[in-house]
Amino acid sequence: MAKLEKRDEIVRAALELIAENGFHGAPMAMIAEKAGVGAGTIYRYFENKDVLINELYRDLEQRIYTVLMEGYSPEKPVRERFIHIGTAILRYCIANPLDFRYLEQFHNSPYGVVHRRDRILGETGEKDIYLELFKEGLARHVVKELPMVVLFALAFGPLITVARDHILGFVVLDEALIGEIITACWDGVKR
Amino acid sequence: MAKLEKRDEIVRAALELIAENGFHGAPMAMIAEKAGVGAGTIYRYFENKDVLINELYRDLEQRIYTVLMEGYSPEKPVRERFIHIGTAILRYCIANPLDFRYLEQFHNSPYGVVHRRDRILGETGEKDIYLELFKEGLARHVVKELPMVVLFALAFGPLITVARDHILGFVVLDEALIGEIITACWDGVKR
DNA sequence: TGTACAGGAATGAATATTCATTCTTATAAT
DNA sequence: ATTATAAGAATGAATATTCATTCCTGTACA
Repeated sequence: MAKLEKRDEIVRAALELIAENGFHGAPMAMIAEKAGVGAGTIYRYFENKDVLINELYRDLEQRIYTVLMEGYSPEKPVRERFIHIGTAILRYCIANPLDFRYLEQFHNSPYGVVHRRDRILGETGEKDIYLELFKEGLARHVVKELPMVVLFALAFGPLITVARDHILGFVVLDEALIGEIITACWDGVKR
Repeated sequence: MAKLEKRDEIVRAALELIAENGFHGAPMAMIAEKAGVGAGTIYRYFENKDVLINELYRDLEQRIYTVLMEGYSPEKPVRERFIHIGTAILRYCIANPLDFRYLEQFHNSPYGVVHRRDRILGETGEKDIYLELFKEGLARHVVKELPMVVLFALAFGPLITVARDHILGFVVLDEALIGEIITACWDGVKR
Protein backbone atom coordinates (compact mmCIF):
# COMPACT_ATOMS: atom_id res chain seq x y z
CA MET A 1 0.00 0.00 0.00
CA ALA A 2 1.40 3.38 -0.95
CA LYS A 3 2.00 6.01 1.68
CA LEU A 4 -0.81 8.31 0.67
CA GLU A 5 -3.21 5.43 0.30
CA LYS A 6 -2.46 4.41 3.86
CA ARG A 7 -3.10 7.82 5.24
CA ASP A 8 -6.30 7.87 3.27
CA GLU A 9 -7.43 4.55 4.65
CA ILE A 10 -6.90 5.81 8.17
CA VAL A 11 -8.91 8.93 7.51
CA ARG A 12 -11.68 6.97 5.86
CA ALA A 13 -11.88 4.49 8.72
CA ALA A 14 -11.93 7.26 11.31
CA LEU A 15 -14.64 9.10 9.44
CA GLU A 16 -16.83 6.06 9.21
CA LEU A 17 -16.45 4.94 12.81
CA ILE A 18 -16.87 8.38 14.30
CA ALA A 19 -19.83 9.19 12.07
CA GLU A 20 -21.59 6.01 13.06
CA ASN A 21 -20.63 5.61 16.71
CA GLY A 22 -19.43 8.98 17.89
CA PHE A 23 -15.96 9.78 19.17
CA HIS A 24 -16.28 7.23 21.94
CA GLY A 25 -17.27 4.41 19.72
CA ALA A 26 -14.10 4.95 17.74
CA PRO A 27 -11.00 3.91 19.71
CA MET A 28 -7.70 4.15 17.93
CA ALA A 29 -7.30 0.38 17.89
CA MET A 30 -10.59 0.02 16.07
CA ILE A 31 -9.72 2.71 13.56
CA ALA A 32 -6.43 0.95 12.92
CA GLU A 33 -8.11 -2.39 12.37
CA LYS A 34 -10.71 -0.96 10.02
CA ALA A 35 -7.99 0.85 8.09
CA GLY A 36 -5.98 -2.36 7.87
CA VAL A 37 -2.91 -0.93 9.60
CA GLY A 38 -1.21 -1.38 12.93
CA ALA A 39 -2.26 0.75 15.86
CA GLY A 40 1.12 2.43 16.04
CA THR A 41 1.05 3.30 12.35
CA ILE A 42 -1.60 5.92 12.83
CA TYR A 43 0.88 7.89 14.88
CA ARG A 44 3.25 8.08 11.95
CA TYR A 45 0.62 10.09 10.09
CA PHE A 46 -1.09 11.99 12.90
CA GLU A 47 0.52 13.25 16.05
CA ASN A 48 -2.43 12.12 18.16
CA LYS A 49 -6.15 11.52 18.06
CA ASP A 50 -7.07 15.19 18.42
CA VAL A 51 -4.98 16.11 15.42
CA LEU A 52 -6.56 13.34 13.39
CA ILE A 53 -10.04 14.53 14.33
CA ASN A 54 -9.33 18.15 13.54
CA GLU A 55 -7.58 17.46 10.25
CA LEU A 56 -10.45 15.30 9.19
CA TYR A 57 -12.79 18.15 9.99
CA ARG A 58 -10.83 20.64 7.96
CA ASP A 59 -10.66 18.27 5.01
CA LEU A 60 -14.41 17.91 5.05
CA GLU A 61 -15.09 21.61 5.42
CA GLN A 62 -12.85 22.37 2.50
CA ARG A 63 -14.42 19.70 0.32
CA ILE A 64 -17.93 20.91 1.08
CA TYR A 65 -17.12 24.53 0.47
CA THR A 66 -15.82 23.63 -2.96
CA VAL A 67 -18.96 21.68 -3.82
CA LEU A 68 -21.25 24.48 -2.65
CA MET A 69 -19.43 26.97 -4.79
CA GLU A 70 -19.72 24.89 -7.94
CA GLY A 71 -21.87 26.84 -10.36
CA TYR A 72 -22.52 29.63 -7.87
CA SER A 73 -22.74 33.02 -9.56
CA PRO A 74 -22.74 36.12 -7.37
CA GLU A 75 -24.50 38.08 -10.10
CA LYS A 76 -27.73 36.13 -9.93
CA PRO A 77 -30.60 37.40 -7.77
CA VAL A 78 -30.56 36.66 -4.06
CA ARG A 79 -33.42 34.21 -4.21
CA GLU A 80 -31.77 32.13 -6.89
CA ARG A 81 -28.47 32.00 -5.05
CA PHE A 82 -30.28 31.02 -1.86
CA ILE A 83 -31.88 28.12 -3.65
CA HIS A 84 -28.60 27.12 -5.22
CA ILE A 85 -26.81 26.84 -1.90
CA GLY A 86 -29.64 25.13 -0.06
CA THR A 87 -30.06 22.56 -2.78
CA ALA A 88 -26.35 21.92 -2.93
CA ILE A 89 -26.17 21.39 0.83
CA LEU A 90 -29.03 18.93 0.89
CA ARG A 91 -27.72 17.02 -2.09
CA TYR A 92 -24.32 16.79 -0.51
CA CYS A 93 -25.66 15.49 2.81
CA ILE A 94 -27.68 12.86 1.03
CA ALA A 95 -24.83 11.75 -1.17
CA ASN A 96 -22.35 11.76 1.72
CA PRO A 97 -24.24 10.77 4.83
CA LEU A 98 -21.06 9.88 6.68
CA ASP A 99 -19.64 13.34 6.12
CA PHE A 100 -22.81 14.88 7.44
CA ARG A 101 -22.89 12.68 10.53
CA TYR A 102 -19.24 13.42 11.20
CA LEU A 103 -19.83 17.15 11.05
CA GLU A 104 -22.73 16.81 13.46
CA GLN A 105 -20.64 14.80 15.90
CA PHE A 106 -17.89 17.36 15.66
CA HIS A 107 -20.10 20.38 16.19
CA ASN A 108 -21.73 18.81 19.21
CA SER A 109 -18.52 18.07 21.02
CA PRO A 110 -15.85 19.99 22.86
CA TYR A 111 -13.95 20.17 19.55
CA GLY A 112 -16.81 22.01 17.92
CA VAL A 113 -17.21 24.44 20.77
CA VAL A 114 -13.57 25.41 20.71
CA HIS A 115 -13.87 25.78 16.97
CA ARG A 116 -16.80 28.16 17.31
CA ARG A 117 -15.14 30.35 19.87
CA ASP A 118 -12.12 30.60 17.60
CA ARG A 119 -14.06 32.53 15.05
CA ILE A 120 -17.01 34.11 16.74
CA LEU A 121 -17.31 36.69 14.07
CA GLY A 122 -14.81 35.52 11.52
CA GLU A 123 -16.77 32.59 10.21
CA THR A 124 -15.98 30.62 7.11
CA GLY A 125 -17.66 27.79 5.30
CA GLU A 126 -21.39 27.58 4.68
CA LYS A 127 -22.13 30.29 7.19
CA ASP A 128 -19.92 32.65 5.31
CA ILE A 129 -21.76 32.30 2.04
CA TYR A 130 -25.08 32.76 3.72
CA LEU A 131 -23.92 35.85 5.58
CA GLU A 132 -22.77 37.54 2.43
CA LEU A 133 -26.02 36.56 0.75
CA PHE A 134 -28.19 37.90 3.55
CA LYS A 135 -26.29 41.13 3.72
CA GLU A 136 -27.20 41.80 0.13
CA GLY A 137 -30.75 40.54 0.76
CA LEU A 138 -31.15 43.05 3.58
CA ALA A 139 -29.79 45.91 1.48
CA ARG A 140 -32.21 45.08 -1.32
CA HIS A 141 -35.08 44.61 1.15
CA VAL A 142 -35.88 41.12 -0.07
CA VAL A 143 -35.34 39.33 3.24
CA LYS A 144 -36.87 40.01 6.65
CA GLU A 145 -35.17 42.54 8.91
CA LEU A 146 -33.76 40.10 11.42
CA PRO A 147 -30.30 39.55 12.88
CA MET A 148 -27.97 37.59 10.61
CA VAL A 149 -27.83 34.69 13.03
CA VAL A 150 -31.59 34.38 12.95
CA LEU A 151 -31.79 34.45 9.17
CA PHE A 152 -29.12 31.80 9.12
CA ALA A 153 -31.11 29.67 11.55
CA LEU A 154 -34.26 29.99 9.46
CA ALA A 155 -32.42 28.90 6.35
CA PHE A 156 -30.09 26.31 7.76
CA GLY A 157 -31.94 24.78 10.72
CA PRO A 158 -34.56 22.94 8.68
CA LEU A 159 -31.90 21.57 6.36
CA ILE A 160 -29.98 19.95 9.17
CA THR A 161 -33.09 18.43 10.67
CA VAL A 162 -34.36 17.13 7.38
CA ALA A 163 -30.99 15.74 6.35
CA ARG A 164 -30.74 13.81 9.60
CA ASP A 165 -34.24 12.44 9.12
CA HIS A 166 -33.37 11.35 5.63
CA ILE A 167 -30.23 9.57 6.77
CA LEU A 168 -32.10 7.83 9.58
CA GLY A 169 -34.68 6.75 7.06
CA PHE A 170 -37.66 8.72 8.35
CA VAL A 171 -38.23 10.37 5.01
CA VAL A 172 -36.94 9.96 1.48
CA LEU A 173 -35.69 13.13 -0.11
CA ASP A 174 -35.94 13.15 -3.87
CA GLU A 175 -35.20 16.11 -6.12
CA ALA A 176 -38.82 17.27 -6.09
CA LEU A 177 -39.03 17.27 -2.30
CA ILE A 178 -35.68 19.00 -1.97
CA GLY A 179 -37.01 21.77 -4.19
CA GLU A 180 -40.13 22.18 -2.08
CA ILE A 181 -38.13 22.26 1.14
CA ILE A 182 -35.76 24.96 -0.04
CA THR A 183 -38.68 27.02 -1.31
CA ALA A 184 -40.37 26.69 2.06
CA CYS A 185 -37.17 27.88 3.75
CA TRP A 186 -37.14 30.84 1.44
CA ASP A 187 -40.72 31.62 2.44
CA GLY A 188 -39.51 31.83 6.01
CA VAL A 189 -36.67 34.17 5.17
CA LYS A 190 -38.14 36.42 2.48
CA ARG A 191 -39.88 39.66 3.24
CA MET B 1 -30.42 15.08 53.54
CA ALA B 2 -33.66 13.28 52.78
CA LYS B 3 -33.69 10.41 50.33
CA LEU B 4 -35.48 12.22 47.54
CA GLU B 5 -33.32 15.27 47.96
CA LYS B 6 -30.28 13.11 47.48
CA ARG B 7 -31.54 11.55 44.29
CA ASP B 8 -32.37 15.03 43.17
CA GLU B 9 -28.90 16.33 43.89
CA ILE B 10 -27.39 13.53 41.84
CA VAL B 11 -29.66 14.25 38.91
CA ARG B 12 -28.99 17.96 39.10
CA ALA B 13 -25.24 17.46 39.23
CA ALA B 14 -25.32 15.05 36.30
CA LEU B 15 -27.46 17.42 34.28
CA GLU B 16 -25.13 20.32 34.87
CA LEU B 17 -21.90 18.47 34.18
CA ILE B 18 -23.16 16.68 31.10
CA ALA B 19 -24.81 19.80 29.70
CA GLU B 20 -21.61 21.77 30.09
CA ASN B 21 -18.94 19.19 29.32
CA GLY B 22 -20.65 16.36 27.48
CA PHE B 23 -20.94 12.77 28.66
CA HIS B 24 -17.18 12.39 28.76
CA GLY B 25 -16.55 15.44 30.81
CA ALA B 26 -18.82 13.99 33.45
CA PRO B 27 -17.23 11.00 35.17
CA MET B 28 -19.24 9.40 37.93
CA ALA B 29 -16.74 10.52 40.54
CA MET B 30 -17.21 14.12 39.49
CA ILE B 31 -20.98 13.84 39.51
CA ALA B 32 -20.77 12.38 42.99
CA GLU B 33 -18.56 15.16 44.24
CA LYS B 34 -20.77 17.88 42.77
CA ALA B 35 -23.84 16.22 44.26
CA GLY B 36 -22.13 16.03 47.63
CA VAL B 37 -22.45 12.25 47.94
CA GLY B 38 -20.10 9.31 47.85
CA ALA B 39 -19.28 7.69 44.54
CA GLY B 40 -20.99 4.47 45.51
CA THR B 41 -24.15 6.25 46.57
CA ILE B 42 -25.15 6.98 43.01
CA TYR B 43 -25.47 3.26 42.44
CA ARG B 44 -28.07 3.02 45.17
CA TYR B 45 -30.32 5.22 43.05
CA PHE B 46 -29.31 4.25 39.52
CA GLU B 47 -28.19 0.86 38.32
CA ASN B 48 -25.41 2.35 36.21
CA LYS B 49 -24.44 5.43 34.25
CA ASP B 50 -26.59 4.55 31.26
CA VAL B 51 -29.67 4.27 33.40
CA LEU B 52 -28.93 7.60 35.03
CA ILE B 53 -28.53 9.25 31.66
CA ASN B 54 -31.73 7.80 30.28
CA GLU B 55 -33.83 8.55 33.34
CA LEU B 56 -32.58 12.09 33.31
CA TYR B 57 -33.65 12.36 29.71
CA ARG B 58 -37.14 11.07 30.43
CA ASP B 59 -37.51 13.44 33.35
CA LEU B 60 -36.65 16.38 31.14
CA GLU B 61 -38.91 15.30 28.33
CA GLN B 62 -41.81 14.97 30.73
CA ARG B 63 -41.14 18.33 32.32
CA ILE B 64 -40.98 20.09 28.97
CA TYR B 65 -44.12 18.45 27.70
CA THR B 66 -45.98 19.78 30.72
CA VAL B 67 -44.71 23.30 30.18
CA LEU B 68 -45.58 23.28 26.49
CA MET B 69 -49.11 22.18 27.27
CA GLU B 70 -49.69 25.00 29.75
CA GLY B 71 -52.41 27.19 28.32
CA TYR B 72 -52.63 25.20 25.10
CA SER B 73 -56.20 25.03 23.78
CA PRO B 74 -56.92 22.56 20.98
CA GLU B 75 -59.93 24.63 19.92
CA LYS B 76 -57.93 27.62 18.78
CA PRO B 77 -56.94 27.96 15.12
CA VAL B 78 -53.90 26.09 13.88
CA ARG B 79 -51.79 29.19 13.43
CA GLU B 80 -52.38 30.34 16.97
CA ARG B 81 -51.53 26.97 18.42
CA PHE B 82 -48.39 26.83 16.31
CA ILE B 83 -47.29 30.14 17.73
CA HIS B 84 -48.13 29.05 21.24
CA ILE B 85 -45.95 25.97 21.07
CA GLY B 86 -43.03 27.63 19.32
CA THR B 87 -42.97 30.50 21.76
CA ALA B 88 -43.18 28.13 24.71
CA ILE B 89 -40.26 26.07 23.40
CA LEU B 90 -38.02 29.07 22.87
CA ARG B 91 -38.89 30.55 26.24
CA TYR B 92 -38.15 27.25 27.91
CA CYS B 93 -34.76 26.87 26.25
CA ILE B 94 -33.80 30.35 27.24
CA ALA B 95 -34.94 29.95 30.81
CA ASN B 96 -33.35 26.50 31.14
CA PRO B 97 -30.21 26.49 29.06
CA LEU B 98 -28.83 23.46 30.87
CA ASP B 99 -31.87 21.40 29.99
CA PHE B 100 -31.53 22.42 26.38
CA ARG B 101 -27.84 21.60 26.25
CA TYR B 102 -28.47 18.25 27.86
CA LEU B 103 -31.11 17.35 25.31
CA GLU B 104 -28.73 18.29 22.51
CA GLN B 105 -25.97 16.16 23.97
CA PHE B 106 -28.36 13.28 24.30
CA HIS B 107 -29.76 13.51 20.81
CA ASN B 108 -26.31 13.66 19.28
CA SER B 109 -25.03 10.54 20.94
CA PRO B 110 -25.54 6.82 20.66
CA TYR B 111 -28.20 7.16 23.36
CA GLY B 112 -30.24 9.43 21.17
CA VAL B 113 -30.00 7.17 18.16
CA VAL B 114 -31.15 4.14 20.11
CA HIS B 115 -33.93 6.28 21.49
CA ARG B 116 -35.08 7.24 18.01
CA ARG B 117 -35.05 3.73 16.69
CA ASP B 118 -37.17 2.68 19.65
CA ARG B 119 -40.08 4.69 18.46
CA ILE B 120 -39.74 5.28 14.79
CA LEU B 121 -43.33 6.20 14.36
CA GLY B 122 -44.59 6.23 17.92
CA GLU B 123 -43.09 9.54 18.90
CA THR B 124 -43.99 11.49 21.99
CA GLY B 125 -43.02 14.85 23.36
CA GLU B 126 -42.80 17.98 21.27
CA LYS B 127 -42.91 16.04 18.06
CA ASP B 128 -46.25 14.59 19.07
CA ILE B 129 -47.93 17.93 19.54
CA TYR B 130 -46.62 19.20 16.25
CA LEU B 131 -47.76 16.08 14.41
CA GLU B 132 -51.29 16.40 15.66
CA LEU B 133 -51.22 20.08 14.81
CA PHE B 134 -49.96 19.52 11.30
CA LYS B 135 -52.46 16.79 10.65
CA GLU B 136 -55.22 19.26 11.28
CA GLY B 137 -53.38 21.92 9.31
CA LEU B 138 -53.21 19.62 6.31
CA ALA B 139 -56.87 18.73 6.56
CA ARG B 140 -57.81 22.39 6.67
CA HIS B 141 -55.36 23.22 3.87
CA VAL B 142 -53.60 25.87 5.89
CA VAL B 143 -50.11 24.28 5.78
CA LYS B 144 -48.05 23.14 2.79
CA GLU B 145 -48.60 19.65 1.47
CA LEU B 146 -45.35 18.14 2.68
CA PRO B 147 -44.50 15.04 4.70
CA MET B 148 -44.99 15.44 8.44
CA VAL B 149 -41.28 15.09 9.09
CA VAL B 150 -40.53 17.96 6.75
CA LEU B 151 -43.13 20.23 8.29
CA PHE B 152 -41.66 19.39 11.66
CA ALA B 153 -38.17 20.25 10.43
CA LEU B 154 -39.35 23.59 9.05
CA ALA B 155 -40.96 24.49 12.35
CA PHE B 156 -38.49 23.03 14.77
CA GLY B 157 -35.11 23.25 13.07
CA PRO B 158 -34.77 27.02 13.27
CA LEU B 159 -35.78 26.99 16.92
CA ILE B 160 -32.99 24.64 17.87
CA THR B 161 -30.40 26.60 15.95
CA VAL B 162 -31.52 29.91 17.33
CA ALA B 163 -31.73 28.60 20.89
CA ARG B 164 -28.17 27.35 20.68
CA ASP B 165 -26.98 30.67 19.33
CA HIS B 166 -28.72 32.47 22.15
CA ILE B 167 -27.12 30.24 24.78
CA LEU B 168 -23.70 30.66 23.21
CA GLY B 169 -24.22 34.40 23.22
CA PHE B 170 -24.30 35.02 19.49
CA VAL B 171 -27.69 36.70 19.70
CA VAL B 172 -29.99 37.95 22.43
CA LEU B 173 -33.55 36.71 22.17
CA ASP B 174 -36.09 39.05 23.70
CA GLU B 175 -39.86 38.65 23.53
CA ALA B 176 -40.11 40.78 20.39
CA LEU B 177 -37.51 38.77 18.53
CA ILE B 178 -39.04 35.48 19.64
CA GLY B 179 -42.31 36.63 18.16
CA GLU B 180 -40.71 37.51 14.85
CA ILE B 181 -38.88 34.19 14.67
CA ILE B 182 -41.98 32.11 15.26
CA THR B 183 -43.87 34.13 12.69
CA ALA B 184 -41.09 33.53 10.19
CA CYS B 185 -41.29 29.81 10.90
CA TRP B 186 -44.99 29.94 10.26
CA ASP B 187 -44.33 31.63 6.93
CA GLY B 188 -42.24 28.64 5.99
CA VAL B 189 -44.91 26.15 6.96
CA LYS B 190 -48.12 27.87 5.90
CA ARG B 191 -49.70 27.39 2.52
C1' DT C 1 -35.38 8.44 80.33
C1' DG C 2 -31.38 6.39 78.85
C1' DT C 3 -28.98 2.64 76.48
C1' DA C 4 -28.18 -1.25 73.44
C1' DC C 5 -29.16 -3.03 69.03
C1' DA C 6 -30.74 -3.96 64.23
C1' DG C 7 -31.40 -2.78 59.58
C1' DG C 8 -30.76 0.05 56.00
C1' DA C 9 -28.12 3.68 53.70
C1' DA C 10 -23.88 5.78 52.53
C1' DT C 11 -19.13 5.69 51.81
C1' DG C 12 -14.81 5.63 49.27
C1' DA C 13 -10.88 2.67 48.68
C1' DA C 14 -10.01 -1.28 45.75
C1' DT C 15 -10.83 -3.57 41.31
C1' DA C 16 -11.54 -4.32 36.52
C1' DT C 17 -11.87 -2.37 32.20
C1' DT C 18 -11.03 0.60 28.45
C1' DC C 19 -8.19 3.32 25.82
C1' DA C 20 -4.50 6.54 23.87
C1' DT C 21 0.09 6.32 23.36
C1' DT C 22 4.82 4.28 23.38
C1' DC C 23 8.25 0.90 22.47
C1' DT C 24 10.37 -3.14 20.86
C1' DT C 25 10.69 -6.19 17.24
C1' DA C 26 10.06 -7.58 12.50
C1' DT C 27 9.95 -6.33 7.63
C1' DA C 28 10.98 -4.05 3.45
C1' DA C 29 13.43 -0.73 0.64
C1' DT C 30 17.65 1.25 -1.09
C1' DA D 1 24.08 -3.68 5.27
C1' DT D 2 21.80 0.14 6.71
C1' DT D 3 17.90 2.65 7.33
C1' DA D 4 13.10 3.74 7.28
C1' DT D 5 8.58 1.89 8.08
C1' DA D 6 5.09 -0.88 10.07
C1' DA D 7 3.23 -3.77 13.39
C1' DG D 8 1.05 -4.93 17.53
C1' DA D 9 2.17 -6.11 22.31
C1' DA D 10 3.09 -3.52 26.53
C1' DT D 11 2.21 0.55 29.36
C1' DG D 12 -0.03 3.63 32.20
C1' DA D 13 -3.69 6.86 32.91
C1' DA D 14 -8.55 7.40 33.34
C1' DT D 15 -12.92 5.52 34.59
C1' DA D 16 -17.07 2.82 35.84
C1' DT D 17 -18.35 -0.27 39.16
C1' DT D 18 -18.06 -3.19 43.39
C1' DC D 19 -17.93 -4.23 48.13
C1' DA D 20 -16.32 -4.44 52.90
C1' DT D 21 -16.91 -1.18 56.28
C1' DT D 22 -18.93 2.81 58.72
C1' DC D 23 -22.63 5.61 60.00
C1' DC D 24 -27.51 6.72 60.98
C1' DT D 25 -31.93 6.32 62.75
C1' DG D 26 -35.54 4.35 64.81
C1' DT D 27 -37.05 0.70 68.11
C1' DA D 28 -37.04 -2.34 72.15
C1' DC D 29 -35.78 -2.93 76.53
C1' DA D 30 -34.26 -1.78 81.46
